[in-house]
Amino acid sequence: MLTLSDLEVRVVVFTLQNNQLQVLLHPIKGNKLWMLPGCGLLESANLESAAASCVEGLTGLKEVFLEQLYTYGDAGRHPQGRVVSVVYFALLAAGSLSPERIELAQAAWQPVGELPELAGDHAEILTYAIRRLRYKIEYSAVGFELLPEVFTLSELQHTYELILGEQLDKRNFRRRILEAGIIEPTPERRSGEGRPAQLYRYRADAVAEVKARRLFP
Amino acid sequence: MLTLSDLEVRVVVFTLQNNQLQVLLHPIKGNKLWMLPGCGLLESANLESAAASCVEGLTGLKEVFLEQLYTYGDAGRHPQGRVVSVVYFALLAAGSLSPERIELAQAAWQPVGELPELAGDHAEILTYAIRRLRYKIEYSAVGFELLPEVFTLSELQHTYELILGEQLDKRNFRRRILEAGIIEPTPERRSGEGRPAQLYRYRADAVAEVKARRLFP
DNA sequence: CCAAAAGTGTTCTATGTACACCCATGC
DNA sequence: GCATGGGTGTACATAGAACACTTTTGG
Repeated sequence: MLTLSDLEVRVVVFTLQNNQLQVLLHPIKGNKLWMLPGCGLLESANLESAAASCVEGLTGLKEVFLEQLYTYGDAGRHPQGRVVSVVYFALLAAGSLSPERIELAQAAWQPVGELPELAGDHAEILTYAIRRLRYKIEYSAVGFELLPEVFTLSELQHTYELILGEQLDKRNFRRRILEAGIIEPTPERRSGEGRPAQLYRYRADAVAEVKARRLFP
Repeated sequence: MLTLSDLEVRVVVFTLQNNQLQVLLHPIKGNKLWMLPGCGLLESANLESAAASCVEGLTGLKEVFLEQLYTYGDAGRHPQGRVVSVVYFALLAAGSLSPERIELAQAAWQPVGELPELAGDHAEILTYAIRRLRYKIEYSAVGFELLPEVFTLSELQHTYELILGEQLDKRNFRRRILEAGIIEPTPERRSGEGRPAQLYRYRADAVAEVKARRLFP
């Protein structure tokens, strides 16, 4: 009933930087291809903690948002025989990164709009991860995982616009997110160019649910 | 980077029978527990075809609807050490089953409303599979996979009601599914008690998409 | 005082929901 | 002719989309 296979965990790590959605990739020496970072399972008690320590090794961050994406196991997807990859995607809060740490891990951020060529089926995996992120941001509050703890409504709106790839109406956006009751104002404001903005934070007790629009009633 | 683990495929096979959603389970000899049927990966080129041949071995059916559900790999979920289970769920068309074949495979249909006790984390897996099916039927046309090739609108509505566990309005249901243009009438009608019903079939070229209702605009 | 970003309501349209009766057939 | 399931339309409520100007600050 059981068989032995090579099993690994790979991670698709997203963050927002320079007004772009970026993903963390490893260059492969010699052939100009890039790949998704991965880890084995040796010491980890389970798949998710393997993915978490993989992300921690790259970024130094614990407690990032992690979700299983898909398991890829087609024969022929790897030159050294069958490799089964359990792929997770991770979201890092903007500003939580130390650039040195990333360089140390020999990885680099690449904007998803202009990706380099990827090895094996990693382009397919990444495309699927982006689709899942877009989809998920529409019906859940996962967008907050890409923001720092406090943020302005404009920053939140820009996050949504970046991921969805479309412009949103400011008044409708504000009205609906405030009515949803999932964020609350903090006592502070942020000054910069123009009028200072109210800072908000995600409510710990928020239940962000949206009734699905059904195909049939 | 790689490690060896025990890897298997398990399947959650659903069908409609006796006006209930039913799932295919294996009894475990000696302890009254049941489990999800599973297979190894020895000859299969990839994970999905392993799941497909697993379902075929149980039911004799090829070409069933199959979708990867999740990969479970926590240490401690199996007495013989780590087992990583890639779980698929399958939907069988009502009426496509031969009962003898199921008995031959030493499995049995169990209604999801009154499940027996399950081994290991299989109850958790099954609960998740049911949730995913409910969720998926709301925004995709997956409901047709549980019906024979031709069906009446009432049968379709009953399928939805069974899976969603709620009553739907007949007129609204019919209007919306016909407007969606994903089914077409066949030349036949079905006689039985009462007025004969128009038979429909799923359109091969149907694109059943529903714009998601967003959490934010 | 000007540039820059923050903040704020209303109207119109589309979608969803609730609801009750006649129709065609088999027995 | 009656029991059984099939088939049909309308009115009301809710949600979504489009839209432009005023406010507050820093330089």
